[in-house]
Amino acid sequence: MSTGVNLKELAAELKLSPSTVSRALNDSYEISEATKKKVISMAEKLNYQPNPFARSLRENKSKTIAVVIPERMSSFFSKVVDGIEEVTQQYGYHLLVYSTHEDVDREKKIVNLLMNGRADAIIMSVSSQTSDISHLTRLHERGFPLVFFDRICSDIPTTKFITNDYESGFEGTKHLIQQGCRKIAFLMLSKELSITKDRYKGYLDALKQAGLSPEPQLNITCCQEEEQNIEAIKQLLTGANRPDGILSSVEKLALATYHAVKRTHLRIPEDIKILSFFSNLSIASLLNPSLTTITQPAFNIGEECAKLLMKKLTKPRQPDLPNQVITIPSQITIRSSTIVL
Amino acid sequence: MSTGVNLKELAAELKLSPSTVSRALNDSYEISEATKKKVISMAEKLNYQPNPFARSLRENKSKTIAVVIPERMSSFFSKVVDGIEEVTQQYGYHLLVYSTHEDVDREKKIVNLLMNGRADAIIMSVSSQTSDISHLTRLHERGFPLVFFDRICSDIPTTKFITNDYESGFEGTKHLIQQGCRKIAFLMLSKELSITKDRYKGYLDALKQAGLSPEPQLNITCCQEEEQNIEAIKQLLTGANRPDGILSSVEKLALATYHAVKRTHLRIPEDIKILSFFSNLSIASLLNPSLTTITQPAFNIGEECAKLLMKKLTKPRQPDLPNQVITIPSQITIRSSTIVL
DNA sequence: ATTATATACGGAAACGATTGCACGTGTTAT
DNA sequence: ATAACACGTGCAATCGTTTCCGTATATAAT
Repeated sequence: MSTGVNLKELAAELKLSPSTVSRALNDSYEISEATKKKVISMAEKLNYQPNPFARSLRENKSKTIAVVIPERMSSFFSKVVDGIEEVTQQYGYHLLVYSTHEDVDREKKIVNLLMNGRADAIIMSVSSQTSDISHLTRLHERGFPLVFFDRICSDIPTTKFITNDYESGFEGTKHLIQQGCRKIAFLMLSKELSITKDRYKGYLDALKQAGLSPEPQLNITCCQEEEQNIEAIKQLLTGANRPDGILSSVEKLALATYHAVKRTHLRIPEDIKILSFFSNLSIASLLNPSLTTITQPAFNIGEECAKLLMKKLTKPRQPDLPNQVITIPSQITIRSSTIVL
Repeated sequence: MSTGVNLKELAAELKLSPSTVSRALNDSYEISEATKKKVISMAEKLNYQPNPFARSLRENKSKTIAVVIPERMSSFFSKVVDGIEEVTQQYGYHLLVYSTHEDVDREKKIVNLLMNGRADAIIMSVSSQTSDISHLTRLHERGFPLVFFDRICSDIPTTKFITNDYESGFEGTKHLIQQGCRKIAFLMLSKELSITKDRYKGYLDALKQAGLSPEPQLNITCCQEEEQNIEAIKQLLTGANRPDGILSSVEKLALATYHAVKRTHLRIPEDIKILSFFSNLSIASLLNPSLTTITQPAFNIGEECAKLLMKKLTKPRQPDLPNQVITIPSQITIRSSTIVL
């Protein structure tokens, strides 16, 4: 209803066959310059727009990438998607964006829907609830181009983009220790998550190096309900075994921590020092006190994912996506939440 | 390459014709229950997935909605998209999401790309730079289903969803006046924006009602560069004609204001009171001091846009989208940035 | 003059699903 | 026994492109 002329009508107008017109528009060598010019100008005049579905059907590709993220309201994921779009747009690709809301079942539904070829590839970061990855292995085994970022599946042999999670966890913890912390809590979304594991390992090794022993009660696994998280952290802060430092492995838990601290009489950083993986720099410096952050190169990660895929999808006869983990380092920015003046 | 069996192969496996299988899967009355059962179970067994492009080509619809927003890193727009997805997903629709980055040229490119029928409808909020709307009128005149939200185009006769911008601007300003403000600045992204106009009108009327006269120097039009905005606001705050209250018409300018205030020796709310349209409640209450906000029903706006479109697209013979503005009220939450204890 | 070759174009099949129409059964009514 | 009628199924066209072939003309080579 909304589309204008099609190829056949355009051809009729030009008194040429559809095949000639198609070739002319696709700049085929078989067509003379004169006809090409005529065809192109008439196409512009009639505002001819090729039907994307006819083309997709014929070419068996959609010029569409699916992006699957755990949540939209996150500066990290927003920036990653911006980075992806920046690249894909230049190649004329479109972006289907899905949020799993940290729910495996939704993730499975989305992935299964995408099996039908609606998208040429998937860029994703798994939900915190994802432990069964059969839906993803199936996808990959069918040869579907799949790239992970941030929250990856190690078991699936494809390319993954992450930040230096281990080192960042290590350095962040070390920084807290250097500032005098002896009891450091670790906040996470789920033990299953790749980022949790790596960041936690860095945290453990930093403790070890400083001769500190990890205490299981200081690890908190959070959920999707902000209020519950705040209360859990508050319990931790008001309990007998109160930590003097907190390493939050994701952005939203840093905010929950600030909320929790507000409900106590504790002071940051005097009584409790806070450091978090965090992507929203503007907010980090506005928090009171400003938050020491480990900033992931979100936009850049998105760009790299997209560049890799564009190379694979637009060049003929590309090899499969190699099974490797590409690391783009984060940056630690020390602010007031960890420094006592 | 990635798709499994197609209809013909499925039919061959069942020793039936493709048409029968198609009808069976679409639950046609012409097919016996027995065959339907057989077909469905075989389809499941072979994991048959209909090719979406073949279907789109034939049916001339894509089961896809395009969402065009000015930026991704905004809690307001993130929540709206979440609301849209919540509804469209139930109908099996997919979401193409585009960000214009507040750039009209990108907006035009995106809209023109969408003219070819890749999406069945567009839900959009225009960029702050959009004054020439020819790309949108053309789209609408072709009968393309188009719905606006938040930043709308009044001149295009279709359905628009907004919040009570005028009243919110009025009430917000009134609140500032009640708290003793006499010189209230108004921060905006662009004078062209529908939300700016309405909120500003509310602001003006509230001033008038209080017998205050508007001062042009207190209106600041901001840009895309956060640093520039911060400096501009700082100039305002340190100038001779310093305001004692600020009404920010968008979220990001409230953050810029907090940054600007940090660069002065002014205190909030004693020296300057701040109130803003703002969607991220968690952040609003963490700011120091906590921010008095006008909260738009973002998720709800998204849901309503989607519901309307789903009705139009999934029911046969629906009328055009009526030319009306539907208002969903915001809520004002008073916090510390406007209250001197 | 005849054959080879390049050039420029048209015809038609193909992609995979949906659907109007036709057709062959079996049942019932006359 | 034959006509009428469901009922279930198959054939073929269709959606709009792209592309494999085929072919007509013109030019060059033999």
